[in-house]
Amino acid sequence: MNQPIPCSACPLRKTGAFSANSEAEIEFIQAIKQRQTPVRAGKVIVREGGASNTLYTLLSGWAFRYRTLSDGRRQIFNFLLPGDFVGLQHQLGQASPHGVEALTDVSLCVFPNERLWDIYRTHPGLGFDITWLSAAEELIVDENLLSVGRRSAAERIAMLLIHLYKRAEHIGLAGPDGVPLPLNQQHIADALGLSLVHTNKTLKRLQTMGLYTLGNGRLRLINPAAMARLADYYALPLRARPLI
Amino acid sequence: MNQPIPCSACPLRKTGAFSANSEAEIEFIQAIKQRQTPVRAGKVIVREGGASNTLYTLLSGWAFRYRTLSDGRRQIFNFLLPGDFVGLQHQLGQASPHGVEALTDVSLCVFPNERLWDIYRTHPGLGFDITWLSAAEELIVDENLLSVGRRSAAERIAMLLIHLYKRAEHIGLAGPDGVPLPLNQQHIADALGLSLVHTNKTLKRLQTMGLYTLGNGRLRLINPAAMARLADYYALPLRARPLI
DNA sequence: CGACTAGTTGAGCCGATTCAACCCCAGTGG
DNA sequence: CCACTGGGGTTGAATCGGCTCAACTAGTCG
Repeated sequence: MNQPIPCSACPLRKTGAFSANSEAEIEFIQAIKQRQTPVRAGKVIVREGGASNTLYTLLSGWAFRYRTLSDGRRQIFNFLLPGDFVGLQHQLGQASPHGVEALTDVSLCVFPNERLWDIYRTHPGLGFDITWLSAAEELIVDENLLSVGRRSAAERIAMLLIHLYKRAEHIGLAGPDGVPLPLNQQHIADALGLSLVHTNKTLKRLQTMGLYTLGNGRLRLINPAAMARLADYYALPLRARPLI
Repeated sequence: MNQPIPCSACPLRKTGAFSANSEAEIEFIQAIKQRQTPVRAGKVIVREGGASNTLYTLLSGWAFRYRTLSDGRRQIFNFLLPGDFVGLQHQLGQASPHGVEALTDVSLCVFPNERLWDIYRTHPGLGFDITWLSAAEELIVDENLLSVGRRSAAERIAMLLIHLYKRAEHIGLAGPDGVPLPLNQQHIADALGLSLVHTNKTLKRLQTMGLYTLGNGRLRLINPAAMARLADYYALPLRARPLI
């Protein structure tokens, strides 16, 4: 996925998970797309507190957004899957308020932020789409905040796994043996506000209860109904989302 | 604040906290403003899970966004101050994923959501502003998630109080005896993912340590430097924000 | 004057944390 | 070819921050 892909042939659009755009819009996206960059798993995409003058769409792979306190405690805000858009927050100040790191090898479409305004001016429909994406991402963060603030460790884990499963499934990543899940236990702990040890024990316990299997980077839900009950999960219908 | 106020004479614009708009833009906002509604303290503005086909700008007063689990546990996502814009998430589905409740008596500017698209189409600058507001709100939620996930009770409280102080101050609410703070301890507990009892004890402890005073609905920071150190607070520069 | 809301305080408990080992396995380099 | 290393995962023990339960006070409203 390192060869530049023309937007008109974007593999994401073929999944059916994304809403259609006019040819003119796709051409315009192509025109402002500065380049396409690969990033290795584990590498930083946006440095926490650093200057960033670019917007990204995740073309392939997984990443996450996070912030660390000065003594090293880290909180992961959300995980980014193909089609997700990053970088709006960088516009609000000179320094990026969070870091972004690649979870797997990743490929990014890069847009210079000077063009952001052009998008609104010349293609208001795309501007509308960007707002939509921003609101959708906030919804995910809200959901995480609810988990971390009010759910028990077991409930949080059930919630996170269901949620990531649904998202991965939506963009066509589900196979007969579940979906890929490139997180290690430290990532899960940092996303859920738990310690590594407790995450491990809870993860294990739920697994032996027969709720899911998790291994070799794959997640498979064995008893999704029980998980949903545990997490008090109520599905937001996943509609076709915009893609920039 | 119950008499309809023309947007051109909006009292918020006079505070200097908001970025300027062209006359045409303000006229347009006026044109799509359906009405202005007062809501009493404690009343629900948007019902959790209910249908909502309106967008709001908070003209005066305080409110908060929240969600409750089916057994009653509640998480407050963030607090809304004058100038804040609510309702984008309602656009993503038929049901509102969160509730909004008035903390004080409140006055709201109401915009029908069918007009949202018109904003982008006819005034891309305003569309851009809405995205800005959405991104700014997500930043606040991120910050709360960091607190709830990784800060201790005392650190969370310090963080919340500094943050609300700054926001209130920015829109001109600060007086010689601090800023108004219309939250009770239950609100603070629900925003921080703590129990009421523990919130009370921690709040008390920090107060006797001389960090702040909190009473009669007013917050005054006595030792902001110590609070900032405790919370590992790093100020996002508050720039002029858009106002719809 | 009761009834209700908001805040306060103590006691005991429990979920989650910290500390500390230990295992497994994939590199990697001598 | 094997010893060494380091990342991820697993497990037990002890501790503690925050929770629940419960009672009590101070105001406020009808």
